[in-house]
Amino acid sequence: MDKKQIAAVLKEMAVMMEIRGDNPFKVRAHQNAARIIEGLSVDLPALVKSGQLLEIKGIGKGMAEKISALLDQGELAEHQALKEAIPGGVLEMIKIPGLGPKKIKLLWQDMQITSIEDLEHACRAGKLAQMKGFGAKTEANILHNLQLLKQFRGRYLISEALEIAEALVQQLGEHPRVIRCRFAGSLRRGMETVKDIDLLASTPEGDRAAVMDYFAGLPGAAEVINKGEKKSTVRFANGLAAELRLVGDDQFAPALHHLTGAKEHNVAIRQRAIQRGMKVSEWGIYKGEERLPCPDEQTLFAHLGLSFIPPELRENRGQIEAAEAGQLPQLIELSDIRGMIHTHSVWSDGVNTIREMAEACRARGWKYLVVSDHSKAAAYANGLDEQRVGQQLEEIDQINRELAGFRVLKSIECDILGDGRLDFDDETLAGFELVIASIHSRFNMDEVQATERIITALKNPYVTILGHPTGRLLLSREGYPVNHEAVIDAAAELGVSIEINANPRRLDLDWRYVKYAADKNVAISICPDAHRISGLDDIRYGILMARKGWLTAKQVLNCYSAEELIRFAEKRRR
DNA sequence: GCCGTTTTCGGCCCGACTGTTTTCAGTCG
Repeated sequence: MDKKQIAAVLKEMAVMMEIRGDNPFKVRAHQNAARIIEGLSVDLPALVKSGQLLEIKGIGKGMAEKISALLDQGELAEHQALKEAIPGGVLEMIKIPGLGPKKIKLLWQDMQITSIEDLEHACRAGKLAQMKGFGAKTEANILHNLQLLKQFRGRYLISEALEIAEALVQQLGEHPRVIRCRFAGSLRRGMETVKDIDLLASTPEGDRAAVMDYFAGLPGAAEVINKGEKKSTVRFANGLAAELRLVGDDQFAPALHHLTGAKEHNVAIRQRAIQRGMKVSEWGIYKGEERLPCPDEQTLFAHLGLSFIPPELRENRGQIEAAEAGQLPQLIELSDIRGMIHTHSVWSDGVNTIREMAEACRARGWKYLVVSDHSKAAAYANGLDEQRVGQQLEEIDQINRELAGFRVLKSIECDILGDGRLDFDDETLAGFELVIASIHSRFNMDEVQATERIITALKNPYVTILGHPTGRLLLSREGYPVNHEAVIDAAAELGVSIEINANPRRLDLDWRYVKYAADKNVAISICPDAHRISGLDDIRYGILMARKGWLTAKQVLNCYSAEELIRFAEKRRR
């Protein structure tokens, strides 16, 4: 097992122990160990071999033994025993907001509810409301969240899908009979969640069967859903399905364009072709009977009098008109990014030290790191009070004296309190070079209240960036309702930046509002919200959302130097 | 289950909210 898998087992054990009613501190020890293992920047087998695992704070003798067993044998007797004791459906209920381990235990042991389906039936029959500790409102709330869960079922985060899709493209590309291979569909357009993976490969006609056999037999393919000569679908262990289509190499580009969509984009492209006496389909582009050469997508667009439209823009948002006028933006790329904003460290709920995070940034070619740990109201996340802030700022000064050619900037992710005030007074805020203001509590406001709360916070001149504007968690939690236009208009007027939180579970600001914000001259910050070194690489998902929002590097705050960033923050404070 | 020690046992993060209660348990971040 690798680090990720071991961490997943430990997390699952923690949930199962909670449901069973074990010592909550034992539960937390497992959660902590999972976080530590996940965040390790060194090789785990080497650590175990040298006995250094025990030197890590939070890993004791018992945990080290469990980790070794998982590493060597890939399983753990205690984990198996827990799995036998608790039905899978019971475990799944933890995903429903409002249902925690205690209530789940009651449902399971007093009502014999062992699946999501059982639970829905019981809710509809009004049986939950009659139970001790439950009531009509709880029942309605569970039913509502069940509907959301069902709606999300069968959808996957872009990060989950990309990881699999990229591996598949590489493996298929290694097959000697595959000429070209790409993934297409909503994944290629950079949608924040996807239903499945669409793969396209070109092969000589006689070699299709061999390639399909290879595809169906790839490691990780848990189930072959269907298998034909031109099209096969395979399901992976996490439930995600990948469909592979095979075409001749001369059809690769039109097929790639067709499969990338979106539907509205394809309709508009076909209409445009017809207006020009041509015909576009997944098989090619034709003028009358003549099949026009189309070696790549660039050529396809050129035949239609258009410049290349990047996949992320192929929705239904004016991209064709812009391409015709030669006014498509030069979209931001990862290489435009100069520094990381919004990161956490061991000072609050992060896994790595400031120095480790800084060195990881430097190794990735970035020039600065903005450390923004939680403020004191976020007690659950070990938020900093004024005294610890002072100590942290001293540590940053020390690191800055030692790191050549790199800069750590002083920041805080300051909680926006219920009434829109900030968690620190102005004097404390003035000690930071920039301030990110975010909501982490009281999510149940209505739209008017929540919007007012945010705008009140933005009026504080020390606020540089608004963090995750809706607090949504993709596929699990709706954010608090926000009047996006009103918040963006206020940010524009006040000179506050809005973040695109690049954590693949958030991707908040939603890309659908990014263009509106940029058009109002709101500077956008693309922020990994990294709680560990590996979280820094989430920046790529933020870049995808920025591209979907038509952003250029000039519109993104962390494409500027540290000095320019500080100047941006200072402008408001004067 | 981990940690630290006045060292083998006691403490471990906490404030707010919700819905259920009639003083509090469960959940969340």
